[in-house]
Amino acid sequence: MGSGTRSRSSRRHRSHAAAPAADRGSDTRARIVAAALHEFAERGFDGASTREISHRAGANQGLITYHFRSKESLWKAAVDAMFAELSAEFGSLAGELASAAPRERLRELLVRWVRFAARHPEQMRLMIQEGKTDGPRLRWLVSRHLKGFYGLFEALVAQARAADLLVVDVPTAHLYYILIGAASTIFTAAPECKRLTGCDPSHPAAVDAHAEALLALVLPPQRQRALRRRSR
Amino acid sequence: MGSGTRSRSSRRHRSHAAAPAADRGSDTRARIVAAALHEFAERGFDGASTREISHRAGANQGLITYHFRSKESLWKAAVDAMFAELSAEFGSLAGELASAAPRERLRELLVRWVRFAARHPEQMRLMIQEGKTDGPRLRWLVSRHLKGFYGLFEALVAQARAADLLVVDVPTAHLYYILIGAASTIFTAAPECKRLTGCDPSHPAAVDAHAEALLALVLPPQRQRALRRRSR
DNA sequence: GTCTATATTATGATAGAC
DNA sequence: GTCTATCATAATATAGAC
Repeated sequence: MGSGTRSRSSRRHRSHAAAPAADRGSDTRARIVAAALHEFAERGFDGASTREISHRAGANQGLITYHFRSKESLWKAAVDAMFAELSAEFGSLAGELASAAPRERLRELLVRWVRFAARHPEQMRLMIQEGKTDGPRLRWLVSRHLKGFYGLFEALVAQARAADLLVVDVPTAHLYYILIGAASTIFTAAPECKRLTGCDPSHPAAVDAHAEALLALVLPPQRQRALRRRSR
Repeated sequence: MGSGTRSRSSRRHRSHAAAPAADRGSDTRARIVAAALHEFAERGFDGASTREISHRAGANQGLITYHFRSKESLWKAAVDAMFAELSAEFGSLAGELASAAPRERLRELLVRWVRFAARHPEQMRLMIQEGKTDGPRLRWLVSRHLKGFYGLFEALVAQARAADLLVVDVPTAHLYYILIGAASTIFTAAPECKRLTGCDPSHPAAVDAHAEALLALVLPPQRQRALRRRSR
């Protein structure tokens, strides 16, 4: 999918092997990236301020210009880090589920996707944030990360269709946004959900309930597949 | 649901009956509100600037302080206007669909909801934007508008459940965010969708396709309802 | 109601000491 | 690598002329 986080030339003067407390620099850098991801996700690119990001990271504001040249570079580093997390989670999954039956594989994949959205609400927040407005950032995001991700989804859908697991005649693009939206909106809008319904989506029981609900809607009960198909 | 747009004491000195070109003021005001809604939706509260809003409205920046005291008041006026549009669309619908059968009513409601989301992507954009972060704006939004809206949804779900139209055991809150997300994410992220999949969600054919897709997932085919139920 | 200043603060980015 | 200034600009909000 994407690639690691490499928005700097990286690997500068590494002189003394096994320094006292490792390199503090890359740690600070990582904290800034993490803070940036959350800020950009919550407030959007324009709304987020580098000052707030540095405060949130417990770092000095000057460091943000040292590690990244500009606000935009920091944003790119944050997005790269985000997709690194994503592929760390799902990259290995393909192998793990290779032996499972198509239906169980799809089921497991959906459950894991819901759990990931619950654990990383900021990721879908940032995605929605940038998907709203066309511009250079969106172009970068799509060509660098999303195209590949969507390609994986397409392959998965083809597989599921071959196994007759999905309702037919739903174009892939629509299915993509239906699933993305259905799976993650409750976590994206978690504070609203809590205030509005009293349900805290970050609670483990709620996460499982959401996964179950999604499965009930998207995967028809196993025994009725044949029936369903015949009666068309 | 909500109430009109009344963030000012309103109705000041209306002296001359049928003025030359009606009152230009309230027209400017409305244009500012509309521009604000779009800007807040796309960039978030912090990201949106009153300058850009006034430019977008073709109005002077000073007028924004004249008609609304502050950025926050403008935001509230924009949200009020948004819910006014929403209830103008769905307020009358309850009456129109009173005679229809429960299943057709639910179907029609979902289709209309998708069409509305397609026509007003900015509304769900703003909603998601504010639902991400807890704070005074979210509190205001929930208590003034969302509580009532969610109450209507709860009543609708109760109706649908009574008519055995929904998959059981899906808690209302989860169903709410699944439907909201599934129906509107493709329109919220329309620019992304277009770049990523080539499909333009604002195209009428795509809107109908999306509605169909959602219905296929959420409303099981009519003939199988009894079967579905019996085999549990 | 509309407009042109302008006061004041917050922002992204830079320079340079340590 | 980290920090403290500081600059230039963009932001919200105000004052007052028309």
